[in-house]
Formats: sequence, structure tokens, C-alpha cells
Amino acid sequence: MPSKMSPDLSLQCGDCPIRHRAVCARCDSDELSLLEDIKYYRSYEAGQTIVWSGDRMEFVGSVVTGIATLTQTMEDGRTQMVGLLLPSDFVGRPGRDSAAYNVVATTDLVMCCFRKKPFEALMNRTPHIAHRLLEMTLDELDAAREWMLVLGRKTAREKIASLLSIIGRRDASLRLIGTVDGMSFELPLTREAMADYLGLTLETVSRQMSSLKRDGVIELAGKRQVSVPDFDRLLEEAGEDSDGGLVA
Amino acid sequence: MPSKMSPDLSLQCGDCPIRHRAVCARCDSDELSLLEDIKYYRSYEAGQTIVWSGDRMEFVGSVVTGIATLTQTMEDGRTQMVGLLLPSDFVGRPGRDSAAYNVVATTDLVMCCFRKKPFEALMNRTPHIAHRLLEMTLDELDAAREWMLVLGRKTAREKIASLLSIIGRRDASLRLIGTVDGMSFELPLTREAMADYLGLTLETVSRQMSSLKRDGVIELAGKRQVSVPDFDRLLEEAGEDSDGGLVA
DNA sequence: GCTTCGGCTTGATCTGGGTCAAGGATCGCG
DNA sequence: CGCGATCCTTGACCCAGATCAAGCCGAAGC
Repeated sequence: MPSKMSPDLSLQCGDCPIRHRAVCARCDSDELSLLEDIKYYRSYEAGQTIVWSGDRMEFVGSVVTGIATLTQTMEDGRTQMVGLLLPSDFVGRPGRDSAAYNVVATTDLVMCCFRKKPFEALMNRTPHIAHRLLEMTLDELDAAREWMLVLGRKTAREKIASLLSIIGRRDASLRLIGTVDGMSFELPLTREAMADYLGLTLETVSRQMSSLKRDGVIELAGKRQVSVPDFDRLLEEAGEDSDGGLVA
Repeated sequence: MPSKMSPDLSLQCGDCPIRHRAVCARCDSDELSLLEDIKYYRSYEAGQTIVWSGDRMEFVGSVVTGIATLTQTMEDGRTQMVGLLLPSDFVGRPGRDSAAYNVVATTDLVMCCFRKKPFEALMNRTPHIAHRLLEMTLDELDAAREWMLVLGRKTAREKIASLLSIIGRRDASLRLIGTVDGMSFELPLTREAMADYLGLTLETVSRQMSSLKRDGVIELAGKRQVSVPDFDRLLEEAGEDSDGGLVA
């Protein structure tokens, strides 16, 4: 999960096209080369489950390209997404040996993985990395709690607007674009995945998307390409005061 | 937030009646005495706000007695509880200088506080403590995500049952009682606070409590004293498979 | 070109939980 | 002992969003 507070200061890891948020900005090249030694890449196809909740997880790592989601499921099939992983986000629970959620690739996905044992050893030897990991976990916790407010107290329309603002903001920061008025991005989720994120049904998601479009809050080119003529308007629809909002 | 996975292994800190979950089990007495040097106690009255979201927070610490909550509020007053702090729970965000949520004492409360700067310094010098802090944050993250499923996908009745099962379980573990059938505990929350935790209204909470009582899932002595004749039945009502459930 | 299929939209209807409103129980206090 | 005050319960009604159902659209395959 993203952070508004901690910009991505981390060093480039070898030939990875993304920067590993797990790697502290203060790490020297020695430490980077240690990371280099234990890393490997893996690709997954859209729809593939990377780990099942409860399974042993033998690596940690970062998303390089593509989108993954963390979901929880009840026996009767109700599912709730509890995390959205975009490029540069970290996956894994150092110190835990099994996954607490299903991790699913929703698009084709490339991950840069580190074998867990050596990574943990490195982490224990390298306070900066441990420190950065705590930072990241606190960021995720903030994001999760922010999401609790969305799930518990917002209307369907506000939920959709909140999700769009988060994805838009995240997309802009990945592309190093300031939040100027008028942004445009590709929605990386199906209506169903959006519904699972928001605790809604896909029909309600669809209706509210149509409604936001009808009211000029967003424009849709096709079903997935979204542009937002006025970001503050979107934030208002999301029930957030136009500055900050996330992580008050 | 509690952990099922990490039992409270930490050493007793000086004269605190609780064990500080922040302190790693492997800490030696030297480290404990360092903690001893920077700690102090504070009391709060029921209803008092300990920190406001966004305010500078100059300490971290543990709840000694009483209950506190973490809440987020929208401008129009809708509020969502995002964390429930029971005795021995840790409060604070090492490395962050301002609070992300309101911290409110819902009963009279005593906290054992550590001044933040020295605590962070100690943490940086003491990998075990840093490690334990990461553990605890991961536990809180699990709890928050578990709660996202509750908020997003459960019915009112399931939400109530989930909350009761969490409080009951937590209470039992504090008192070192195994989850034998037949537990009994004092509800530390008003109906309104329960509603804020569950994303419901207080009327709905009240109705569902009555309904669970009518159906023999719980018994109520007065408004706050709850007994659960059959814990598995409660878990079933909560929509959880009777083992584990939390943190799958 | 036609067919199929997954993803999406839209309509009609139903219902869980919100809202509004009227008390009831328990407590501390003068 | 009566008076608020706080917290809780219960009833009547309503509406946002779920559910059920019927297509639409665009890409892939033949």
C-alpha cells in the first residue's frame, strides 16, 4: 500500500525497473549487492493466485509491473479485498511463515522476489532495512485504517470517488506528476474487483460510475480509461476535505 | 490491537502491573532499566481525548488499565473506530511525529508512557525492540484487515457476534483462561461505541444484541455483563469457521 | 462474417439497516 | 425522594443498495 508521507527515496536495485521501497535510502552499495545476491524474478498470469491464505510463503518482494490484490474470503464466498498492490509495493511478512490473505495477480504481473530466510537475515544485520520495513508497515496500517472509514461510513458514491482518487493519486505519483487539475489513468480493476474492494456489488459500482460520469465528475473513454477534469471535485465527492484527507 | 499469534512473552517492566508488549522477550535487564529511566505514568478520565488526529504526539506507551479507542471522523461527524486498545496494548507510531487518529479514553485510563525521542533512540540501539515493534505492527495490520472483512461484507448480526467474540477472546487471554465453553465478560463499550466500531447505528446494535439474547446466543445481566454459553455458536453467528477465524 | 464469452450496463423489485420518535432503566445529586 | 442525565430499547417507516433479470458491447476465434 502506498504512502503519502514517505516518498520513494529508495535506491535502485540492480536492473530492476522499479525502486525497492523496502530498501532504505541510506543503504550503501554493499547492502544493495547483498540484495542482488538473493533476488530472482517471477511472472504470473492475470487471474493467477500467487499465494493462498494460510500457505507457507517462502519469499518477500516487490511488484515490478502489473497489479496484485490481497483478499479475504468467507466460506460462503463473500470476499473482501484488503490491499491493492501496485508497482513498487512490497509483498510479504518478514517474521511470519504463512500468508494471512490470498494474493492474486489481477493483471499479468512480474515480481522481484527475495528468498525469505536470507532477506530476514539481511534485515537483522541491517537496521536501516528493518527501519524502512517498519515504516512501510505503518504506512500499510494507515491505509488499512483509512479504508475502514471508507467501508464503515461512506455511501456507495463516496466509496467509488475515494477509490478513484486513491488510484489517481497513486498513478500520478508513480509517473512523478503533481496533482494538477485534469488527470487521466487506466483503471486497473474490473467492476467486480472494485466491488470487492469497496464492500459493494458490481451492479452498484457500475451504477455509481455511470452516475459520476453523468454528473461530469469523471469522463470515461471505454470502460477503463478514466479522466478527472477536477480532482478537488472528486475529493469532495469522496467526502474528504480537499487537502490531505488520507492520513489526517 | 491484539495478536493471537504472538503471545505476550515480554518481560515485566519495573513496577508496571502489565507486561509491555513492546519489550522483546529477549531483552535483558539492562535494557529494561533503560526503559525504566524514560517512563512515566499518566491518567485520563473516561471520555477524555488523549490525542487529536494530526496533533504532535510526544510519547509512545502501553495501556495499563482501562480502554482507549482510535477513531477517525469525517467533517460531517460520521465517525469510525479503527482500533480498540485494551490493557497491555501499545500506542504510538515510532518514527512518526503526529497522530493519525483521535485517541480517546472510553473508561478511566492509566498509561505507561515513554518519551518518544529516547524510546526511538533505544529502539535504534536495540534490534530486539525494533523487531518486536515490527511484529506488533504486523499484528495490528492483520487485525485491521480482518476488520475490513467485517465492515465490508458481514451483516449486522454477524458484526455484533464478531465483536463479542473478539472482546471475549481478548478478555479470556488477559485473564489467562482458555476458551472453554461458557465465558463471561464485561462489555467495555457503550452501544454507540460498538456502533462506531461496526459501522452501524446504535439502534441497530441494540436490536441485534436483543436478538442474539432472544436466540440464546448470549445472556445479558444488566446491559454490559455478557455471558456466552457456547463460544462456537457465537463464532458461527459471526460467520467464522469455529477454529482460528481471525488471521486465517 | 458470425458466434461466443467475459465484462459491463440498466431496469424492476426487495430488504436490511438507517432514521425518527417515544419511552424505559439506572444512576448521581440536591 | 424526585429530578435530570445518560444510556438503552423498541416501534414505525423509509431508502440505499442488494438481488434478480435482461440485454449490450467489443475482442477473440473460426
